[in-house]
Amino acid sequence: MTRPARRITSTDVARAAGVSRTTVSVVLNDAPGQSIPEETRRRVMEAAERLGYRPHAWARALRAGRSDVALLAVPDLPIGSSISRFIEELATALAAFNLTLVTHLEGAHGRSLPDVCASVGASAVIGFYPFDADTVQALRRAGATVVLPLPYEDSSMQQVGRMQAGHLISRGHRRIGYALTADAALRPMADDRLRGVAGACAQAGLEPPVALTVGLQVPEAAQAVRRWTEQSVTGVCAFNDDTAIAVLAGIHEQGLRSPTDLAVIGADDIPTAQVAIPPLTTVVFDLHEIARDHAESVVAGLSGTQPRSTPASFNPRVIQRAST
Amino acid sequence: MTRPARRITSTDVARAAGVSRTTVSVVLNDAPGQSIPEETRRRVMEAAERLGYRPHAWARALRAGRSDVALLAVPDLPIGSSISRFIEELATALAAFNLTLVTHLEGAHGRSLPDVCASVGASAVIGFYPFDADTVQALRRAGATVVLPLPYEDSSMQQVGRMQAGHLISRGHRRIGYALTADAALRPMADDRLRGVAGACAQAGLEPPVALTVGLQVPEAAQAVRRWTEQSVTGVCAFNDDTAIAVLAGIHEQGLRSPTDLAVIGADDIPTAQVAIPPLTTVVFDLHEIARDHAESVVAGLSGTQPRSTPASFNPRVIQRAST
DNA sequence: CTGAAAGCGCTAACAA
DNA sequence: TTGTTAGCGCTTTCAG
Repeated sequence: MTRPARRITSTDVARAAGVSRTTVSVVLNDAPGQSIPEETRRRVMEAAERLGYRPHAWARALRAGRSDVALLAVPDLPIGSSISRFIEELATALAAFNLTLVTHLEGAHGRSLPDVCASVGASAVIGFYPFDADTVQALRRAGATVVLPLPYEDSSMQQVGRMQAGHLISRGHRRIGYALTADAALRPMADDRLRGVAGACAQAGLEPPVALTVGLQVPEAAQAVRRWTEQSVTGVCAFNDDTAIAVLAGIHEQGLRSPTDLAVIGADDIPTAQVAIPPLTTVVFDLHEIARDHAESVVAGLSGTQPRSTPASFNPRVIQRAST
Repeated sequence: MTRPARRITSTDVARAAGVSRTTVSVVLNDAPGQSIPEETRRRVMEAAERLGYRPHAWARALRAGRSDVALLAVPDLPIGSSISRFIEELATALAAFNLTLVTHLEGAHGRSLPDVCASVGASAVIGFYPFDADTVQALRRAGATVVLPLPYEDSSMQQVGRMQAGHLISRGHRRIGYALTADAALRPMADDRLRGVAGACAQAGLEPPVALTVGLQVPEAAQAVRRWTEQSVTGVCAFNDDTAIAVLAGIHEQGLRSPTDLAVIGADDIPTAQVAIPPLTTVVFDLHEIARDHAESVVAGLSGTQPRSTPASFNPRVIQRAST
């Protein structure tokens, strides 16, 4: 298990190829302006290949002053499939620039973000929420040259809410409800989405949405449903699909039906949304573009270039199913 | 944005405290056997604190020959809340040993695991599935001294299946169905759980479970339900809660009821399980203990000690709700 | 009790 | 065209 297996260093390759370490370095890094005879080059490549040589990341980073590691700080909230897809997209986009993405789950008891940043020697740190000034400073001290909060909490989230409300309104609903999550960690995002809903209502000349908190418990959801129907709400925007599914359960519990008695629209399109009873209408958005956009910002930041300010096309849209 | 902000090195601290780099190192690392006068010690600490000094991880690792980074390779499967909770537990457990956990999502287009391992200079690599020999070798070459697949696919997973089947059998079901996931990435785990179910059936003298693949689509689930009822199956164990909820949808679609016509038991207790229609009986297990156990194996591996072979108490149990 | 020096593996100047 | 040297920041002998 613990076979030490001495690392293969550039010295080994040099010896095997009968050249100096420098030459190895030059060949393997394709150093510009250097002309190495094809024969030598081939010998070096072959030796490196045969020995399974890998440049030692720490040494390289130490020398270069920066690493190719980017760190994504994921908050301690339920990671939906949309987030994991986003991470993958981001990793792919960064890989195209020779950057390696690793993620850190920010838990209450784990290591602090700056610690992790220092440990892996990340050059860039990407977060889902704005970092406070102290954290930013700590991250810089820990070696990060780029600190980039995803603008996840701003208008993009509001757009989701606007889209949900717009959908209900376009289907004739005139009194809108909003189902807030009971999860405190998600609350800021929920508030943001709610603002979007409120905006759309105002714009359509409707009264503000009736916002209620809905936990993931049937009785609680049922009570919310009762209150909505009492106030003649006919359509509910839920913070996310989890909450939406709870609302559907509440409707069922009350012996009512969706969408006849109360229409429901969720957000995120989690896998079980399509097998909810009834299948859940929901809002999705493209993480692909936004990921690529952030990768570019990171690269721009690292190379000192100004990031181009073209905003990513977020492209939120409604997936129509039976619940509305 | 890109303020270079020269790093604070131990030289800076030494100068500020009026001592040598060695002394700084000795003080900050609590080097054993060295006795530093309290006064000097205090001066060093104070200077380090004031300057916000952080030892440079790369240099330290380069010198020491190993880093404090552990890398968790998460397969490209939907990260459910149970997995993310597990990651958090593992990170916490490792942090107790001064190890830093970061995770890498293995995507098709991203960087290869050995690449990531090399980039972050991980000393330990933990995976959800057994690595093939080539990968293991590549990881060793990349600097990992410990390569530890989580025994996630072995008996623990089978236990989950056994538990599910046991629950149904104890409630009088004599013909058991199994709902396999349609997600290829999850299939090995599903097969393992199925083996557990089959074992329990055999032990009870029942026929083998009727295994069908159930995707997250209502018509597909409905068809599976039809086939089960045709074969007089009365209780179904689902690979996980997502699949179980699809089965519930299929039952509903057929105009049947759970548990009267067909009982369903899931696994993992995802948030929406309790608001499924009807609320879903499911099997949960403690990730806490298993995470701690793995952290210990990693530490043991790194320090050359033999890992103690006490198996983690996995503690799977049934959460009884309305669907069985 | 403290400091000087060596060296981890790498690469960028500079010399040959 | 290739090799020699220096140094990134750290820790760890070994002298003083």
